[in-house]
Amino acid sequence: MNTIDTKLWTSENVAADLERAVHEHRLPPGTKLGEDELAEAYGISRTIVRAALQALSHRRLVEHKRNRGAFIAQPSVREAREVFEARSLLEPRTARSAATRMTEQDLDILKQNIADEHVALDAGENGRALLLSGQFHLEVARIADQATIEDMISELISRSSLVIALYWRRRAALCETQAHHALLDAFAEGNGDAAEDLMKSHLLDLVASLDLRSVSQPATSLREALGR
Amino acid sequence: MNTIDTKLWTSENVAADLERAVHEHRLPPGTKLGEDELAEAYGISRTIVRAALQALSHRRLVEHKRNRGAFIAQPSVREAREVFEARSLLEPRTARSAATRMTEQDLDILKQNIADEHVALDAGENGRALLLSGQFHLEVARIADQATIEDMISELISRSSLVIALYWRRRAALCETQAHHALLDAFAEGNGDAAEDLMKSHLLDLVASLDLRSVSQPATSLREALGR
DNA sequence: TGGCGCAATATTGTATACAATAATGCCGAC
DNA sequence: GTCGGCATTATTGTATACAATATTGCGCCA
Repeated sequence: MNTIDTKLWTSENVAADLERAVHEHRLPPGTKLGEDELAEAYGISRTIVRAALQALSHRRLVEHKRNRGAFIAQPSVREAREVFEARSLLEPRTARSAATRMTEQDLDILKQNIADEHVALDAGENGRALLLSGQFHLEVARIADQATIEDMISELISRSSLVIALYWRRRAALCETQAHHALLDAFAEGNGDAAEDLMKSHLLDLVASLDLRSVSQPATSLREALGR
Repeated sequence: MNTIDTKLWTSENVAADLERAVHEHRLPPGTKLGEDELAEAYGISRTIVRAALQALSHRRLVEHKRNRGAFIAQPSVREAREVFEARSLLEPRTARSAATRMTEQDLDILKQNIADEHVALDAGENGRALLLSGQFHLEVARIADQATIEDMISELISRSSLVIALYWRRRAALCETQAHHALLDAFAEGNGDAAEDLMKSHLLDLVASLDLRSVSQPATSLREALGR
């Protein structure tokens, strides 16, 4: 962190900062999040750090191991499937709803998002591209104007970042913006049916681009890889 | 609490204990949850209490007001609708899935739940009946074997308890067990289509039994009822 | 008498001290 | 030389002390 930090680091800020780092794949799954280390980095006490870690733990981005500390979560293959199963229940219908509520301003935001993602991809900033890709989905949820569902999708998108970090199979890089562009067209037409279908397909494509053969577990570290 | 408490009150235990109290309508929306008060009641320090309150806050069962303390949440009419909208996206499909995975043992559990709810209703234990009713839905989610979705439904059920506490309109008491019984039949037949439809109708009935005319806000306490 | 402001009080927010636990390294015994 | 146990160290878990803030009550003044 900066030595001169004018920002006030509340637990929410710290949690958001860490979550962003997860989104951008700067904090890979399994990373140890030492309390003292973070406290010093942000210039706050462990109390705030612990609150932030608890918040992330509730969002399943962080796993707590008793007396061992907090770690960036490593979703299992099982959990990876579940996250996308949940998204497939929520997001298509949400996209349909968004299509009927879409304003010109909303469309501009989504267009800008896609453009930004293109720029990031061209610049090789994959982390940023991934963040923007998630933000597209989140923006759709926001437009649907269902805060409760939006919160759920928000958490699922974050967890998806971890899943992608663990199970993304190389190749097929820019299919993302294609799918988002198709969705944008449906939104522009106010075509709810199309938006729902496109979102459903998009999510299926995402899962298909993952390597979820349970053999190649992450097994980053240690004893639990051996089951003891 | 008991003066002699052999139980170890971790923050999770405390949170679960409070959540149960919310379910059973022993803690009505708006109730102030003083940290010192809870700490003394459970015989622990404020540290644990705060962790528990944070957990409940993340589940939207508790609202934190800066420098004012924690209160049992009072979902707005808007939020009430959103909660049931979310449930209607998740639970019908989950019920379908549960129908195809249902075992004899699962059926027994659900039967027992309905029976227990009947007993509670006959005994006039409305809080317990409500708790059991929620558990029925949660059990269905468990049977569907999608832990991620189950967690979401669990939170939504808890929040529904608050909604019911605030907006339940008297009359129509025991329609609950009827709907659950119909679902049970569908489960017994392994009829996913019927289960999905029944769950959808059941949730619509639940919303219909609420008084969600935005005028009659709860406005339990004070200044924010007047917007300042 | 009513309103304003200050002081007292209570409660939450934060930091820190201490306890408990697990990991690590050392040393001795076989 | 290797294994087992003990001591050391590091890290998290919990309690508590202190600071910050909001509320409440009192008293002064118009």
